[in-house]
Amino acid sequence: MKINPVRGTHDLFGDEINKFNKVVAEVKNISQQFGFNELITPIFESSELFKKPLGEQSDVVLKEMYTFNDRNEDEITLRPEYTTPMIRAAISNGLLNNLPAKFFGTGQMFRRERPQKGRYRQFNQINFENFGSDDLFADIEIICLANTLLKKLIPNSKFTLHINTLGARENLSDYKKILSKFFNNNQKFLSKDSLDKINTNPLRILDSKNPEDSVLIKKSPKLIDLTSKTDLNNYEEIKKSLTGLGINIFEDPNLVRGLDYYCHTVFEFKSNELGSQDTLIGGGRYNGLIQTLGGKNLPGVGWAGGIERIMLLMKSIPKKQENIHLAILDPTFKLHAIKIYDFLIKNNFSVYWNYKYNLKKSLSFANEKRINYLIIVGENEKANNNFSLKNLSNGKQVIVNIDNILDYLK
RNA sequence: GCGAACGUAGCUCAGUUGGUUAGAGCGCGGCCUUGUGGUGGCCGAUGUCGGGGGUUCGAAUCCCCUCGUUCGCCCCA
Repeated sequence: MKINPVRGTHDLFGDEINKFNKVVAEVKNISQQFGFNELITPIFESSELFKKPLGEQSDVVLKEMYTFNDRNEDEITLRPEYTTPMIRAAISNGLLNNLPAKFFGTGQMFRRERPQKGRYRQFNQINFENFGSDDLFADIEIICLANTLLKKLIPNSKFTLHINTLGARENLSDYKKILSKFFNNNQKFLSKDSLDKINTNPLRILDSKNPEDSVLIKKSPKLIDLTSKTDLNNYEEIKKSLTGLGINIFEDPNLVRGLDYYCHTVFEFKSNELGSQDTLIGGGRYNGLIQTLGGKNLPGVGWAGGIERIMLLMKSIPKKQENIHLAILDPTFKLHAIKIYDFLIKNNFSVYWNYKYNLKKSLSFANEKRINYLIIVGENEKANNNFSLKNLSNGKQVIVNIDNILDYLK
């Protein structure tokens, strides 16, 4: 019986796990620098946590969630995103009393989509969320954090910050109505896919890649005309600050996000080295969401990053090698060998033996793995209660014992 | 969910218009060499040709179904 991994899921090992661990380590580093605290939430939640905030008509809710009934008929969903669970956890545990409340987390998300490069059914996200502040500094800070992280992890890749403002939540709902009306009056100029979105999610027509739609999109009412002067000034200030930080920005008035809760600043870090799934990090402001989930009326801003997508752009990371290799020449010398093995481990060296009683093989092995030292345990060594230590880079060999071996190892 | 390409050894891939026992390189194991190095030489094992069904005297090769991967759409991280 051979059982394969479920479609869209992967096992992590070798170079991939090294990359994965590096991402997580760097995330923890940077979170410390920017003053964010770790918050880990369960893999599954009540389905209702996701349905309304993400949008009843969004694709994620409509066809991508892994939802099932528990034995007592509670409806459970494997989390498809991390922002709403984090808010839920912050509310559940009274973490919103000291503001701003800055949290981050990494973990698996689940969406039932067609797998593709950079798109998997179980995938890992990094999330940074800042609850409770309307200050533009929060927007700038969290985008700067994202940029810093990407620069650290993929210094040789080019990525661009796409940015837009959706304006205040009230303007946005007005704008959706105006857009629906406009598209309804011009149905014959729209592609089939876009027609389906007129009433459910007209914003998404704006970022359609279909050339059929491009003429009409150009003529469509502009969100910017509904946005207040204050909001536009704020947006300008954010862009100016980011440019001042040396971040490459691309202003994209058609950038909208797929989840319903966004307003004001929205952004995506994109790479052109990834193909179709090219967004490394996406996020924005979500004023009103915390209240929707039963908390106080607090603003918030945050982003999510795809760990697998970042890993696709990372160079391979060499495994840290053991620095000492054993060569045990006969099974009867094992008891003698284990003494030095144990001693070296206790002194923080890493020691390896490949279970082969053959000096030549041990040398070849150590060479191939670029191990610095070889300890030979043979008949003479056992008889005299010592060991032969060979420095593989210069070929010099000395007789040592447990009392003085540390003098010869650097 | 839609469209297309692909799937042969642990890895990268050959495999002619269907024809005996399915190949190469790398890697792996053994020996040359029973206590000293990266080479070198000789031998060896690789396998449900993704899976199932069909056509045929005969299928890795043709047809159908299915699973998976990749690319595009869609969606998004």
